[in-house]
Amino acid sequence: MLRFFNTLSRQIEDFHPLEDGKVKMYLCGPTVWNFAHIGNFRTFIFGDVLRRYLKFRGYELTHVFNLTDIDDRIINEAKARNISIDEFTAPFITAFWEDFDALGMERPELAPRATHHIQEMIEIISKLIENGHAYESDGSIYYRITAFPDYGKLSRISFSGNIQGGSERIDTDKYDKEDARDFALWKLVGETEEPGWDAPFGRGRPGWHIECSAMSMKYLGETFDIHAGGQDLQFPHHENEIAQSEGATGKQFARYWIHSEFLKIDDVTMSKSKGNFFTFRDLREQGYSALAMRYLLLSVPTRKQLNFTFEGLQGAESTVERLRNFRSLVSSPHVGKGNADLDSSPASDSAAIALQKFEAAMDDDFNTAAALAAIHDMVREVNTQFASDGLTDDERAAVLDAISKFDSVLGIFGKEETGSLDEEIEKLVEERQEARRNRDFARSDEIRDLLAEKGIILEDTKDGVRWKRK
RNA sequence: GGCGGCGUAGCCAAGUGGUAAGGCAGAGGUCUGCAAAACCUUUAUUCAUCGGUUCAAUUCCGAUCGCCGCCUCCA
Repeated sequence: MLRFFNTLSRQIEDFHPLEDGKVKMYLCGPTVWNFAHIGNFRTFIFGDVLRRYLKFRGYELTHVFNLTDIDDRIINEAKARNISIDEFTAPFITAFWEDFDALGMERPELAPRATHHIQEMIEIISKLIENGHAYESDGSIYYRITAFPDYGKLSRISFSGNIQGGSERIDTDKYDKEDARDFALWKLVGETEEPGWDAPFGRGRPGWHIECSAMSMKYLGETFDIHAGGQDLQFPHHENEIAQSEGATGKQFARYWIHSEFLKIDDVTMSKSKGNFFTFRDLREQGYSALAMRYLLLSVPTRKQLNFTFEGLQGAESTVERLRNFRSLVSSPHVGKGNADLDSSPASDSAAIALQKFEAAMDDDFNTAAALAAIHDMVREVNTQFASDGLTDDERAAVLDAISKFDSVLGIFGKEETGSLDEEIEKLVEERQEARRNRDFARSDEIRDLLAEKGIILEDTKDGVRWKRK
């Protein structure tokens, strides 16, 4: 039984989708005003594992992942460069998907952009105006929080106390709102000002929160199963989504909410506003692999803060290498034949137990740390058996099958090494073997170094030479 | 000020009312021509501190200290 923490109830709940066997989920995506940093990717990689695990569990999935391609930062940056917002965001959108793919994330079923759904936003705002949940002031449209008594049910925010900091900001707002907490749905812009869209209530541009209400309900329906995102979006973004959506439809919006915790750098929160961030690109330039980043980001369950350090990333690199070595070892048919005479097949048992533990861990609020431990247990046990008895073909198949199941969810083993060496290299390997037979180790080591420069790592084993790509 | 989270070995980290998973790093060893890979042994009498409840607490309760976050654009 899949169970996980629902922010709405603050409890771990059994997961029952609205419709048997089908899950509809929404994950808040990036604002494409810059390169996404690894803190952003922590949430997105969790989202990726979430979708993959739901599929692993046999659910038919509709996963919507939006791109926010209009907001104040984007408008300001575009203005500063004197280009349109589309021109400004296009390269960041391209870069985002490059990073997304490079990090081994599966593309969601739908990845809508805010600017392509202005009409849907206008419709929701119109409904809210009609039913009294929104009002016009100075040409802009605001959400009327007093008309939605449930406001605050997600974030459990209380407005009774003195709101520090925020109160100043809200009170000095240049707009005239009925209540300091009310937020903009539609911001008035001038007749020729860009960006701007015509609406029954005047030319303007959407507020920050309305896009997610519009895109989620368009593709998933008024009520859907899971809404996920970074914990910083819990308030006000997600709270406002609920207010807008439920205010408009009168029905429950998302049923389960999942929030990913922040990533810290040396114990300080990583964020663009603090300037202490690394992008995926930064780290790759420093030679770290996408797999190691994935591993590192998955090594701490999503609801707990993760402290990023280079020591940790380096460790993840070693771990991922070990996993790859393991799969490559088990994949090599010519290495070790195992003992088919044994009554038991311990490697197959290890694989079966690991799968059980893996699933139990993932079912338990997506405990990726425990899931990884299950895999490591299997790796060690099978390696041990391999060193003593080798593996039978059945055992190899069982272990490879387990690996492929783990990896269909976690994506930390990377692509399988396929293909063969080209002839020239094959010859060198042969020549080196010959040299070794003649105990000409100088020549043998020379060839090994040469191949290493070409990215081919050789390992001598009892059963012959093995190679892998660096 | 209001609300929330965290504090487990050098580092990352799981976990439970019954006596500490896993990974990385380190040390020693096996194997090897040497490497590499892999394996074995080893590294927390102890889970921030102090009290309390209990036959028993790292796990529950309270207090203290420290760190982080939200309340304001941010995954």
